[in-house]
Amino acid sequence: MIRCKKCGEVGYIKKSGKVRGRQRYYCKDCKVYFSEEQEDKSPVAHQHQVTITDLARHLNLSASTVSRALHKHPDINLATQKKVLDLAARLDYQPNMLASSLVKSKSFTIGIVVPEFINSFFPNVILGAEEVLAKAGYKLVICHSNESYEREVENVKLLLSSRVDGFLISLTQETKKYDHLKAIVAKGIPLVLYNRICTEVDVPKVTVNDYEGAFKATEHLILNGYRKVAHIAGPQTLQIAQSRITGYKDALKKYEIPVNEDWIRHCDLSFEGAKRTAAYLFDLENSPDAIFAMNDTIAVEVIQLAKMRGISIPAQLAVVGFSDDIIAQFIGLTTMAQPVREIGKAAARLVLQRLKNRDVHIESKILSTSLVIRSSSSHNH
Amino acid sequence: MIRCKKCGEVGYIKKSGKVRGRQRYYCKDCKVYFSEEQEDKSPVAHQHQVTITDLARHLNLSASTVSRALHKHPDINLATQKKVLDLAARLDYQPNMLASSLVKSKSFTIGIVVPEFINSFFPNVILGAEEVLAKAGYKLVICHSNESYEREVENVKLLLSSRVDGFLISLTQETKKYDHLKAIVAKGIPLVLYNRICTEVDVPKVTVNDYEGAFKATEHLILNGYRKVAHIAGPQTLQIAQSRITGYKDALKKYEIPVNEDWIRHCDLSFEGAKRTAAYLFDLENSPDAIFAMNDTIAVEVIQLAKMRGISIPAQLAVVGFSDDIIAQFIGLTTMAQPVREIGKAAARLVLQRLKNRDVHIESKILSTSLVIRSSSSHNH
DNA sequence: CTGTTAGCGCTTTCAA
DNA sequence: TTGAAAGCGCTAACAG
Repeated sequence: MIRCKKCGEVGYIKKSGKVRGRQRYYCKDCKVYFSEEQEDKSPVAHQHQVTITDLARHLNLSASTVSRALHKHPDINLATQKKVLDLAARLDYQPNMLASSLVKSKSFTIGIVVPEFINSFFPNVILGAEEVLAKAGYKLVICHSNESYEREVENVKLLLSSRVDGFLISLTQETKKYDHLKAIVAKGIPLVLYNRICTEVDVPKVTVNDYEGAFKATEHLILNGYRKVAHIAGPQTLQIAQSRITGYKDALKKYEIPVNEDWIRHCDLSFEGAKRTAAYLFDLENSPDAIFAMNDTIAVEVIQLAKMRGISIPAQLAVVGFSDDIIAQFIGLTTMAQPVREIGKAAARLVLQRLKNRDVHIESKILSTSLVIRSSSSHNH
Repeated sequence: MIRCKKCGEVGYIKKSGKVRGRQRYYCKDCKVYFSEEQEDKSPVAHQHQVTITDLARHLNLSASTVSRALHKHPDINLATQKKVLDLAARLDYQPNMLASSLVKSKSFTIGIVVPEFINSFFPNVILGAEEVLAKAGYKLVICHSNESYEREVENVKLLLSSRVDGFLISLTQETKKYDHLKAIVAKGIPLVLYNRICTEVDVPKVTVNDYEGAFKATEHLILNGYRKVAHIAGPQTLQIAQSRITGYKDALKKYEIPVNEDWIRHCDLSFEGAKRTAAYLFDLENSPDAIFAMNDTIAVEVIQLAKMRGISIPAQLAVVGFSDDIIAQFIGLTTMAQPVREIGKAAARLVLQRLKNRDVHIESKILSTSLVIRSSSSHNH
């Protein structure tokens, strides 16, 4: 015999009152539904996690009051607030973000898409972004596309479904279509591209000065006496690969060294691709005496292969990479360092700005690089 | 003059009918609320993302029918289904996971906590876990604690709030209290510990055979003629550090080499810590001729410092690491390889199992290691 | 086969 | 200072 909490009347069983298998009762007088569980006041979270209504029931308060207490709303009796907070702590109440995000249409979550996890680059970008976002009360949801266009699109869909408040994206080497990005923009959700950007969508971007970096890296080799400088470039789809090629070419031009197209090799960002490309250059009749590689992973593979073939570095071959990955210092690789963590921070700051003010145009950010000289290109190191 | 969609009666303005600032109207006859927007049938997503009710309105269907169509429920007219699917595609409808997870009390999300991102270890664990989870229709939410106990606790709270269906956790080197883990278990949420585990909570665990790995690594050094084998251990809090110490000691005992406690140095998992500890061992009056390091990062630092000091490897000093991090092959580091990706996969499989059947006891998984011999410990490599 | 209804857990007016 | 009511977007039981 279940009785109404309010008036004590015996509950009326409504046929349509069954919800999710559980019979609920209805009070004709109070016009309110209630269930058996409502009688149970033992403060033990059982199957489901503790909810705001559980707290309310135990304290004979309304859900709204509990909500206000939890948020330390000014219009609340401090004694009530304390009661609620104490019980919440005792029962290890964790607010249901799904529910609150749903009503507020805001998840306080930013989605980041990274194309790979092999180098230390993206983990560090994540670290930087997280630092800035956490301070602003945002969480970061990490997705990685594994260099696959399809997965990138899936990731975007997933994050869209999770109703993230903003996007931080670095494209895969395969990405040639940008409809998924345009869809984000069309929905009015802040998007920032970083590192692997594209020009097809008009959003704020974070990059380093790739052109200048490549220029200086190449120049460094030339100034160290190397004249036959080759370049292992990244996939043609990548904007940054293009910029670095131009930087490389312009450096050669500055010193009036003719560009040998045979010495510019595109290569995907896998270990095997790098090894293959290095082998190609080594096997050339007229082989280069220096290689500027698109990134450190490739540069390291070059050095590995050179060692295996007994080519001495830097005497017979100089190598320069790009990024200053952790591995570079162990190998003694000269490289163009990027402020990796700063890239993440800058990207995070830009989405945050966008989130604050959706209308104002936001400038892209170009960070600068700096050459770190090590033994792979210089006898003095 | 707003009219009821159903009966055409003029809408009745109820004072309490204002929701979120927007005036809604009420039809006394049909007992239904409606708002001005309901008149607007232009199929253009504006501020908010397209919802199931948007689709329903445009097609003059009910939300449930649309829901059924989207899920390809069998009880649906195929023509209707097609209409819905087409419109959904046209408007780039993305289901609101917040809402569906809320009603289903299930998010199809697993939370993973990693302590660091410096080595390639955790990224690879993530890759493995994701692979298995994706196949089962689950997403992975990545959190990292940055080796901070506080952040670990925060991460758990966050994931709890996000209502993840399960947890994959690897502890920080600081973690000595386990209440946050016990809370997860108390709530009945599946939890699997991996790599950095603890014995204080009774949940399935995924590890490698650390004892045996350490034993064999040490044995390898002994068999190669090194008698003064030191060990740089991890933080004392870590279970795996303890197991590896025991393995190391037992190997020495097997060959009747006395254990020199001065040669067992604990060290935190930072670059600086590693360097300091290496320096300590080198500076010892009676310094070791071989070092078995807790992980590859430490081993690499040892080699770096040895090179700087002109100590030749492996002639004067042999080094063995643990993990077979990417860096090991570049440096030529002998190391005890762990099936890293497999650890992630195994952990994922265990949560999934737990999710399927909450009551059955699930066995922990111990994967095996294998020695990869390179030049840091052997002249033939 | 489709619509109605109730509710997931939370926030937010408005009324008391 | 508190409570009642409505609704965020979606699903599911039930009725037609």
